[in-house]
Amino acid sequence: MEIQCIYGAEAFARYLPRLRAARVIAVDLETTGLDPHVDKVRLVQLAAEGLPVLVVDCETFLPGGAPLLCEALSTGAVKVFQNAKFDLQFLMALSIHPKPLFDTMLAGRLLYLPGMPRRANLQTLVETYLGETLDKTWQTSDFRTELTEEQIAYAARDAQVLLGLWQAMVPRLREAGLAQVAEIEFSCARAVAQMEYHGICLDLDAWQDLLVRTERARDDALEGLYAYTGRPMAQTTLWGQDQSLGLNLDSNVVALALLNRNGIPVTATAKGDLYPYRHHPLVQAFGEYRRATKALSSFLYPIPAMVHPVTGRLHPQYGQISAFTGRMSCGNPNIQQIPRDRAFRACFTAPPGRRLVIADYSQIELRVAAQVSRDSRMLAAYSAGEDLHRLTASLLLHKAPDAVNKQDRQAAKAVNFGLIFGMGAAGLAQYAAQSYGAPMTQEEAERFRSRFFQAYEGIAAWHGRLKAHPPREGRTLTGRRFAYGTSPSLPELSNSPVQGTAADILKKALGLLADRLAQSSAWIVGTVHDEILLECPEAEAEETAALLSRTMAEAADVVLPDVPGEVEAVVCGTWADK
DNA sequence: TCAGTTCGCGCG
DNA sequence: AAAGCGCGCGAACTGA
Repeated sequence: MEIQCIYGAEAFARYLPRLRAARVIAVDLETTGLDPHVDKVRLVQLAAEGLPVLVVDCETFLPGGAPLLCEALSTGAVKVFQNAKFDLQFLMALSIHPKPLFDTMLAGRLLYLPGMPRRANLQTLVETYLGETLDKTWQTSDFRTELTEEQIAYAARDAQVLLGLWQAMVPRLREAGLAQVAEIEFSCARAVAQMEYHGICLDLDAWQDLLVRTERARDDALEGLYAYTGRPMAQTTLWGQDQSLGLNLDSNVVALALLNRNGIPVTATAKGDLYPYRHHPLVQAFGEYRRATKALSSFLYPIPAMVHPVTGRLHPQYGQISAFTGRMSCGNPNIQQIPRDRAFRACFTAPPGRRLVIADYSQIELRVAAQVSRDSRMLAAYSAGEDLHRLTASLLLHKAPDAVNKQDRQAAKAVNFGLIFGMGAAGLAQYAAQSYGAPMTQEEAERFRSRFFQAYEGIAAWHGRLKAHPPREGRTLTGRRFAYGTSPSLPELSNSPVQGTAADILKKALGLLADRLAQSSAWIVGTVHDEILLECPEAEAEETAALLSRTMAEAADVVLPDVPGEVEAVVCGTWADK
C-alpha cells in the first residue's frame, strides 16, 4: 500500500484530476473527538484505484482546502464510508455533502445472517468479507496531539480496506437481493446525519413548568395513596427534614403486596393486570403515581441535561438499522417515545423566524398489509379512498358505512390492527378495551374475529400460507431480509414484513428528502416511524410542506404499487400542533 | 460493588 | 398450545 501525506491545499490540488476521474473513492476521517459541533477533523484519508492512499493533514489543509475536498467528492463516484453518518456530520460542518455513497456498516447489517458475527465494525467486516485481520488497537490513540508515522499508516489502511470491502460487498448484496434496500439505506444515511447534526429545539422554560406540574401531580397521587399506606413519617436527616413513606412504591414486590393487601388479587402490577380494577381508588392513585414518576424519571429530569452546550439543541442519536424489522431506533434522548400529551410535544419547537413542517403517513401499516397480503377487498377500499376502519366496522356489525358511529370505528381500529397480526380473541378483547377504550367481551371478540376473516379472505389466505409453510427468513417488499428463530409465531411472521416495509417507505422518503433539501435552509430534524419533522424559514414553510408531502407520497408509491400512500402535512410552531 | 436481567411503560 | 409486533430507558432486582 502506497501512502501519500498531503500538507496544504496545493499538494492536494495535484491529485484533484485523478480523484475526479475515479469511479470509487473510499473516505475516512480521523477527528479530535466524536462531536461534530466541538471537535475538528484531523486527517482525511482518500483511497481510489491507481492512486496512493492520500492522507490529508487538516491542520495545514483546512479551512482553505475545503472547497478542493468538496470538488474531489462532488463527482458521480461512489463514496465508500464505514458508518457514513459520523463522517458526514463532520463534512457537513465544512459544507461538503458527498453522494452517492456506500456504507460498509449498513451493508454489513443488511447482509447479516445468524451464525455471522453480529457486530458491523470495520475490524469484524474485514475479517468476515476479506478474511484479513485489522489491528484496531491504535484507534484509541489521541488525534489531538502530534501525529506519528504509525497513526498515519493505520489511518491510510482504514481507507484502503474500504475499497476492498466495497468490492466484496456489492456482489454479495446483489446476490442476496438486497441491492434496492441497500440503496435506500445509503441515501437515508445522509438524512440521518442531517437529523443528528441539526437536532431539535427544546423549550426549556415550558419543560421546567411541566416538570413542576408533574411533581405536583405525583404528590397529589401520593396523598391518595396515604389512605392505604399510612402517613409518611417526618425524618430528620443530614440534609434537613425529609418525608419517608417507609415503603418503596417503585418496587413491584412492594406495590404488589400493597394491592393484594387491599383486596386487589393481581399477580403483577402492570397497567393491563390492573385494568379490571381501574375504578378502585387505590388503583387510580397508583396509576397516577406511576404516570407521573415515569414522566419525571424517563423524560422530565434527564432530558434538559442533554441539551447541547454549543448548539443549545437536543441531538438525538438514531440507530439506522437497529430494530429486527429494519426500523430505526433512537436514544439520548429517545425522541420516538415522547408522550403524545400536548404538554410534552409543545416543548419541541422551531426557533424564532423558523417553522416546523411535520407530516405523517395515514395508516401506513394497514396499507402495507393490503399490499403484502394482496387482499382484494382492502386493496379496493384503499384504491377508492375509503376509510378502512369504517369499512371493517360496517362489515363486522352489518351496518351501512354511513351508520357506523365513533365507537364502532374505534373498536374496528383495534380489530384491524390486532387481527391482521394474528392476535387471538382473548388478546383482542383486552387490547380493544385498554388501548382503544372499546369494551368487548370475549364472545364478541371471537365473533369479530371470524367475521373479519370472512370479510378479508386475502388476509386469511396469507395467514394460512404462513402457517402452512413457515418461512425461515422474511423479506420486506424492497428485499430487506430477516432470519427467524426456530418456530416463529404467526404474529412474528405477519408483523415483521409489514413493519419492515413501512420502515423501508419512510427511509426511502428520508433519502429523497436528503436530495431535495440539499444546500437548502430546510432541514430534517426528526423522524418517528411514520412521521418526518422538518424545520425551515417561515417564508418557505408552505412550499416545504408541499415538497414534504409530495416526497413522502412518492416514496410510498415506489414501494406499494397497488395502494396509494396518504400523507398529512402541517406547518406549525411546535410539535403539539401536528 | 457492579454488570446483567426483568418489569413496566412511553411511542409507532 | 397459544400468540399482535418493534424499540429505549429507568428502577429494582439478581448473582457473583
